Amino acid sequence: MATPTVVRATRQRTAIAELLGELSEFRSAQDIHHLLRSQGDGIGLSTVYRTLQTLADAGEVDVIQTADGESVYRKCSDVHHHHLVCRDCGHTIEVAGPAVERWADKMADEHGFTEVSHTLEIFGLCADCRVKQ
Amino acid sequence: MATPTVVRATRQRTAIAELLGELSEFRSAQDIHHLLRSQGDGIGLSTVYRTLQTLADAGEVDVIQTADGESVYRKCSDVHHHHLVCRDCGHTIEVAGPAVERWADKMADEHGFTEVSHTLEIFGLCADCRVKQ
DNA sequence: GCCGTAATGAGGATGATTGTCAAAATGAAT
DNA sequence: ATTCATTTTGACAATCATCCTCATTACGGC
Ligand SMILES: [Zn+2]
Ligand SMILES: [Zn+2]
Ligand SMILES: [Zn+2]
Ligand SMILES: [Zn+2]
Repeated sequence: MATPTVVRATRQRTAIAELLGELSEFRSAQDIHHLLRSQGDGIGLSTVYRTLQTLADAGEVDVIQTADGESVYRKCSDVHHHHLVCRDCGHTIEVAGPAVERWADKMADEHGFTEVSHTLEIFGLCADCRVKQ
Repeated sequence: MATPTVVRATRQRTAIAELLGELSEFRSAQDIHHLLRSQGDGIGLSTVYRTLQTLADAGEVDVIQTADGESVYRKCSDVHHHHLVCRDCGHTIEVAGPAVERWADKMADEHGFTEVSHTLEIFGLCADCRVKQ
């Protein structure tokens, strides 16, 4: 269980990375597992969880939690940003606001907090989903 | 299973409400269950979950999710606000920023999103916990 | 006190996530 | 191409928070 000293490329990791590259919505580990299986890629659920976790730890993918506590993953841009997520279809738009970042840091600083991080997501109904009611 | 037409006061609900009134940190349902039991109040876990959920739905308590997806509850002030939470001890400070609210609404509006809500929490290490390392 | 209803709680079910570990795959060196 | 130390996989079991069931108990208006 010692930490591996080298990282290997595997068919499964490649498949997950490629799929994430094509998706624009946040998807759960189980979603990704199903998607890969349905397109013929044999892969185990454990592997999907493990790989997503590793990618998240490395900052390669973003993770947020849905209202019911499920973790969902997405390959995003590298710059710090937040998300505007459709509650219905999951359509996601990256948003950024320097003022918000400064405000969060200021609040933390004013109260003597250090090693600060923050979570900020905006949920709503996208224009398309609104039309479909 | 029909929705009750009246709401009744019970010993259990009172105990939960009182405990929440004394706490300043976010606590999980299980925490609250243990706390009540340890102070002699007999209460079932289901009841704690049910009551917290009801309080949350009614907007009487705030709910946020910890990094590992656990729901934690806190009796907060009535005005819209966010939280500065110590990752270590849970110490929580309410923070508010009109500019942030406006920014979130503007982002949503610009992209045609409606029925918008947002989550925003700041996590860090409070001054006390920093000293204790 | 009586009684229709609401609430409780012990115990079981659910479902996402994680752990286990033998078997398979990788890749660097022969 | 073959070897081989090491990493990775995946079927399956284990965890754990949370929800569900439903017989029993508690409320509160009369
Ligand atoms: Zn949508
Ligand atoms: Zn930010
Ligand atoms: Zn602290
Ligand atoms: Zn807000």
